[in-house]
Amino acid sequence: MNLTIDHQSTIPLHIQVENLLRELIKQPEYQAGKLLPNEMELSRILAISRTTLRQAINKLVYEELLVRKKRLGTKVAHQKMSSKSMNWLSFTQEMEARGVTIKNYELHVSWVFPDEQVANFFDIKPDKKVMKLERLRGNPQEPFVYFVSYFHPRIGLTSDDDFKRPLYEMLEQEHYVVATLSKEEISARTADRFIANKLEIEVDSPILFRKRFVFDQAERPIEYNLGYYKAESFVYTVESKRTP
Amino acid sequence: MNLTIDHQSTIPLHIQVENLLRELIKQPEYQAGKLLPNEMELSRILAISRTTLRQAINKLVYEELLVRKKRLGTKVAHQKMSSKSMNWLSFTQEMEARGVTIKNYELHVSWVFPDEQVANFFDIKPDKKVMKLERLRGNPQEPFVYFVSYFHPRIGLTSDDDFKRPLYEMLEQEHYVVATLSKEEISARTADRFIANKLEIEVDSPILFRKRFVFDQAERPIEYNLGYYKAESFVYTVESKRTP
DNA sequence: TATGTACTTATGTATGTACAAAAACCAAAT
DNA sequence: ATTTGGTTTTTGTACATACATAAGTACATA
Repeated sequence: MNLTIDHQSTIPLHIQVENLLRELIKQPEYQAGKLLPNEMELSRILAISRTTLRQAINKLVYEELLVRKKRLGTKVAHQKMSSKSMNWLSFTQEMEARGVTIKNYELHVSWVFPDEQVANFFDIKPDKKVMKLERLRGNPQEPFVYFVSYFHPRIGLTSDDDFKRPLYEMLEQEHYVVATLSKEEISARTADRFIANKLEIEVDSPILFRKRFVFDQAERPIEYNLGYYKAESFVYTVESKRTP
Repeated sequence: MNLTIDHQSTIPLHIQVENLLRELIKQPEYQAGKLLPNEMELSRILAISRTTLRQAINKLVYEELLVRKKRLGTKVAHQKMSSKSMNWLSFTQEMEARGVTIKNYELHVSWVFPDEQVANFFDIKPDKKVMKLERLRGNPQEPFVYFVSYFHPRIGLTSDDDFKRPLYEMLEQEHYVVATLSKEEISARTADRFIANKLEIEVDSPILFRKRFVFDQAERPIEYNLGYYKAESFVYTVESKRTP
């Protein structure tokens, strides 16, 4: 990997440094809470000022990719695969940002008659077909989540749509639908035969089950989503603040 | 409101400025995308350097409370979403609100040496004892959650404290500790013998496991909480909104 | 009227410098 | 053996300064 920086580039230095650090901490030697070189040395190595270096580091600290510790140094935060509730990045983008490459194991589109819950959520008659999207996704080693999504017919999705793109980006750009509100319910379950088979785990293994209801600006229903997460490999994180 | 800053205070200037800005943009005159005074002027008014002011502004920009615009200035972002996942009600109050009466099956206070994770979270040495609070709670028919909480020694909790009261209310009124920020991690697990016994379920039944980290206004650690929820009786809900 | 150009004003980028504070470390004193 | 206190290392805070860049504004010009 190239540990230098182009001072002539039009890209701001601190951005270059930020990207460099992002790459750096993806390397195997920095995975396990290892310390970065200290700021003085690192700024010397990169031939930039400590101030500029700190500007880049600060951003990654804010994203919780790095953790500072006085006298000790700055170390790589322990990375978990997690989903931040308020983060409106797509699943893939979210994971890539954390250094996890997402692989699609299966991707299947079909039109089905909605069951009672789905029909009820979309407020449509059960004889009106809806689009069903099934996706088995994970890291390059193994699948760790099985998604089932249903979309409201109003949106006008077709099989020609590119479901390999970030979903909400595609909806926004191709169908002018902006996902604005989501309600989620998270619970624990055991895997039935179908899910166990998909996720390559034993029947009755624990899974994290997430129902997600997505709405647009006008609070009209867009998506009804079920997610089955392999328990060991997934943690759902929530951050909340109280204002006095 | 007081628009000045205490240069003699031990609180870092940029934190003071940050807090001041947070207050400022809550005022009615700054609600509707109004512009802040420009950086030069604001730094002059507050008698701080522009660098320090920018340090504070940057943080709020990162939190999407402020938006910078070249040549225009920095304006208040359109109202932020609030993730109301943790209700900031106490568990009991929360449940009572849903019409469930809470029964305490067990309540046990002890002083223990923290394990590595707890010591690390509180940032204390592992030979400093912390208070451990174990609670088995549920509805009148059956227990459905087992909580283990550790509290930072700084708070000064004793066995004499009344743990039957709503916890955060007690902390606030008796120990002047205000829980302001919480980070939670939710995952699925199976019950080991200990937990299965407590929750009166089979070993290896699925449980919802929640780690909760609670901080005060200054983001100092207060409580390290583990919750083991009987799967059938608990669903975690999250609502989040995006603003365009 | 439309268009280009210089000016102005705000944020953006980058550096150098200085001292403070926390914590690990180590040695001396008890 | 344990406490105490100083030393060192690393991040934390703060300032002054300089120039770059984007985007309005105003004015001259075709």
